[in-house]
Amino acid sequence: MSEEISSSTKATPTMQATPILSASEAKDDPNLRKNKSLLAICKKFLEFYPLDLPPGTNTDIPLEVLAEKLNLSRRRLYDIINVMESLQMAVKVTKNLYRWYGLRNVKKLLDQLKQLSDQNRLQELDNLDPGYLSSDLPITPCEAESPSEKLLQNLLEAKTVKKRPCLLSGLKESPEPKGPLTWKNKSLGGTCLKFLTLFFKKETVSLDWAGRVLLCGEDEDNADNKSDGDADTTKQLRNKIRRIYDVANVLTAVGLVCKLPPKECTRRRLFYGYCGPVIDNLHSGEKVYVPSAEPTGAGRRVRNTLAVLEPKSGTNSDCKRKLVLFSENDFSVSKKLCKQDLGTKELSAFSILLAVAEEERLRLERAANEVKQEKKDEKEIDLLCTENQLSTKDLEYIENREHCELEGVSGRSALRSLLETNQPPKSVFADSSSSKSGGQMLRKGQLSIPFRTNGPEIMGKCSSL
DNA sequence: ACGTCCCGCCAGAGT
DNA sequence: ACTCTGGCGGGACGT
Repeated sequence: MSEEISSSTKATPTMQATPILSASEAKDDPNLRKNKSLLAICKKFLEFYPLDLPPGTNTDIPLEVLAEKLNLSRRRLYDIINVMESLQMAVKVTKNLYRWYGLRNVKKLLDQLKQLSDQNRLQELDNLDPGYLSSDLPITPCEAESPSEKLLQNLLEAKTVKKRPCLLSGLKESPEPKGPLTWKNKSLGGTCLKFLTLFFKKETVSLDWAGRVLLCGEDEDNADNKSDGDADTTKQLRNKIRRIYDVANVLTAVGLVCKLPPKECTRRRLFYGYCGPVIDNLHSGEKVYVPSAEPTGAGRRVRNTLAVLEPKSGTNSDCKRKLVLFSENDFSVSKKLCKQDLGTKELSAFSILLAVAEEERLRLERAANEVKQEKKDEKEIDLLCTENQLSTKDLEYIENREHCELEGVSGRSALRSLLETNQPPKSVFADSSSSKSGGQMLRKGQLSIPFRTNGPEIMGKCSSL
């Protein structure tokens, strides 16, 4: 059975001639590259396995069935599952079977990672048995919440499944440091965790920089300065970045990171920001990126919103995110600043970035309000013109003169001031090229609103000045 | 041209 | 011998 499915899913879906599709059809067309991206298939995966699985509930993930459901090759599922597994969102139960936990363990995992990062102990992980962490960091990926959890533990202990040392896992006595998920090795899971730890150092991470760091060890400070070196190093870097793309796409689907607005980042480099759960020890004022509900365009670029933690009250976990009104469109920060300061030391650079962004936001907000007010005025004045059959030229004339007013008119400030001046209109019309004498150009019966003057009130209509 | 990342080869581990 | 797993890099795609 499993062989049948396995072989069928193993076979790559053939490239059929793609018929011409409408936009809506194209959206679901499985042959379209963008619909085959890890991000897209990961989202489909999450339709079957929700992130917020209630505690105590477990869901099994039979790989071959899922591959069939999603119309995927198993190979792609492994990419996703490996990342999920490193995040302790899923655990392997047996061949072709994983158990789904959703996000329930992720915050703890990140807290641990953050803790280690704060203690500068991440480097140590390269040289340690992964089981090392279990004693002082008691988190487990699958805390025995139910008998089935215990069963799972037992299964693991009994080695009925291939035992996989799990980073930060707390899976007791992982006896096989050579296992596939050590910190040091090149697994997608290890890459995933390492990538995430970079967000403890910088708020925004370019894949290029991440690749260099992951390739050169944990030497973040010097990663930027490292030259590309020989062709071999370049090749390695390219491959590392490829893997980080894989990881980043899964993390994006899961909602832990998100792509940043592309236009402000250096050159064509893609930057990611952290947008996962608030991590303990994250100080108030630190920022996380919160992706807006819907990605734009083809899904390759995500509109983002910048969120700032409100001042801490009580425990760290009391920190709440407060959305600030940033969107991709008004997120305008100088490239220079971005280049120079973005993510240098701790948070200082980002604080600068935030300040600049905030300033820009306020400026745009003011501009938007002005435009809004102007539009409102325009509307009122248009209405006024319609009601009184005033031409644009009439209005210009009136606005530019202090000597007349329009009674009962509100809206444009110039007109309001005119209302207060109580000046004779004849001086207005005296300048009119089409007017021979003050007020005479007002045609009889044309004015439906009274022009009050110092002199006698003239009833008429101001037109075609 | 170059960033992005899909695809599947193939090797190692497990059965 | 066969399957499962997943590192890896060629090269297609998108901008």
